[in-house]
Amino acid sequence: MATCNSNVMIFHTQIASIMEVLANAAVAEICKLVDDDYAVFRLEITQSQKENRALRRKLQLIELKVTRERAERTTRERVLASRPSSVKIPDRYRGITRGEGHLTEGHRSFVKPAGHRTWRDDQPITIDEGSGTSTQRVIVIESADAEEAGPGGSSLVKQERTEGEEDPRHSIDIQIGAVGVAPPVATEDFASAPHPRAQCSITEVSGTPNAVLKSEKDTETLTVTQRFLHTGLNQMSDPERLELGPLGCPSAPGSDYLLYGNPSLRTVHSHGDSGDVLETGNDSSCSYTTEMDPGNMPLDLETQTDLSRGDWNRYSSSVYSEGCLDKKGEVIVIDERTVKGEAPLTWNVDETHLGVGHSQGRDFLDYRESLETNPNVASHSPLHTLRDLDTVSMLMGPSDSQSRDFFDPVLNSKDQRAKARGGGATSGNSKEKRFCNEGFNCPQKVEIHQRVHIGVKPFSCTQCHMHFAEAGNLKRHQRVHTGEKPFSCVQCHMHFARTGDLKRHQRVHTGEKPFSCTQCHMRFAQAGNLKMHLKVHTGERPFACPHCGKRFSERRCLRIHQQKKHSIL
DNA sequence: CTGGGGAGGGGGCCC
DNA sequence: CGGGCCCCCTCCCCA
Repeated sequence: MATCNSNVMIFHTQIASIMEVLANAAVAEICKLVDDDYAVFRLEITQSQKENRALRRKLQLIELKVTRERAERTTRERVLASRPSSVKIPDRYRGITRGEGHLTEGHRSFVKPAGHRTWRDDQPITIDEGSGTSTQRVIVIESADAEEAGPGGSSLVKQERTEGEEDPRHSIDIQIGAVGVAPPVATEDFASAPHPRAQCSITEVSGTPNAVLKSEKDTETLTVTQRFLHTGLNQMSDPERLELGPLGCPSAPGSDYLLYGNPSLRTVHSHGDSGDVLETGNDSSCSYTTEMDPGNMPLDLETQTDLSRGDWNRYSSSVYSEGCLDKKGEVIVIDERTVKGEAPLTWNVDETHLGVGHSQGRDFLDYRESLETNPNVASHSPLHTLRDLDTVSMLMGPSDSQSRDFFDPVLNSKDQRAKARGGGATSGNSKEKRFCNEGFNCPQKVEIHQRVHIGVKPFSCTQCHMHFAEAGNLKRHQRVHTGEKPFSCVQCHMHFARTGDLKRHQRVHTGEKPFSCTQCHMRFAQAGNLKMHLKVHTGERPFACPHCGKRFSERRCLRIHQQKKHSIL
């Protein structure tokens, strides 16, 4: 018995020792794991701290830059204030009609202020020369910071000509940076006025052999451009510009489609020697490339000089704050562009600027109001964002497969698109996604989609003032004028211009009411009617009479009220 | 006169 | 490029 007990004791002792060993081993293992994880964690923390420091440094640099540029702008504004007003540059936002004056269809080019890094580089640009097509890739290699290049710094422009021989006049990177050299000017008055900033880098990227490049000081150019300034908007229309060149966009069928070219994207340059004239900008063959390019935006000398130094914020600020929007004539289009296009890009930062709805009229007012009150509206230009996000991507041409990677594949899903489109009333903020990450597997689609963001509407109705971003929409619209209603209801023989209208109409016969109110379970055949109905529950009366203050739930009620009570038509 | 539902017109946008 | 959906606007009608 005693022996048995001693054996049990020994056994227990051994078990205890084994347990202790195992426990120690486990502890050691745990400690090792903790140490490893801790090391990894420390490493990650260190990396994060490094990134934070780098970002902080960048932020400081940016702040310094902004402060300095603001001071410069203030100084320049003072100088300008003391100058005669005749230096205003009228040839902004100016388009030309092909074949008019010195302008021939072969003379198309693109001008980009050097030092401005928002050019969509390395994109094939097709120049329709009548006799053929010349496609080039333009790669602008610039320093990370334009200022580092110094006052004489320039961009390296690499051209890859795919057709034709190298023209010595191509690959020009004109520097008018020498002190004392007259700056590019657009008016004779200005030509005689020395400009403190003489640097102007113009890159001629046209493949047109006849295309030449010159500084903008040539008064002959001014004559031409001024003439076009007065030619009116309609002369911007040119069906042949519907040829979308490298994007493969076909020409719009028929002459009913007028390209509503954005004059703001067009500039006319003439060569001092040959008198040849460049037409820059909004050739639809390059719209993919240039429409988002602030460098292609109309510039006065001040802003152009600024832009050549990469000062896009100042440029945008000046554009939006100096009353350019309200100018008649050429600037009407800019209204369209800025109001419906670029400016709202900013609002994806602060969507509170936007109303719920996105009807055309309200958008116009909302955006315009914000434009007028927010001089820095374009400081969040998508180009900046793009550039800041991925400079390398910006250098990718549209035909480059890598350019597709520019769009975040993570967001390239139906869910994300649905999110971007929103639902119900919130989708009215569709302009929030102006800088979205829609995924496209075709540059052409990218180009078309970008019109959504930019607000470019190249397709103009010949019978009214309407402009459209897509040819199909124009075609659809033209049924308004033709009265064509090819879709008829078999039950009541009503006719409709669109299948969707017919489909919606047929709910009258089927009694289908897919839209139900969650408050009272009323059902509606149209979503809009449900939305209107919801105001009954919310008591929403957003429409107030400015004369008596009475509020209405619907605009139509307000309008009727004003007509009858205040005799306002 | 006003509120509210029904329904068509038409633009924006994406597939 | 057509189809389709979403959305807003507007008119009509009726209570």
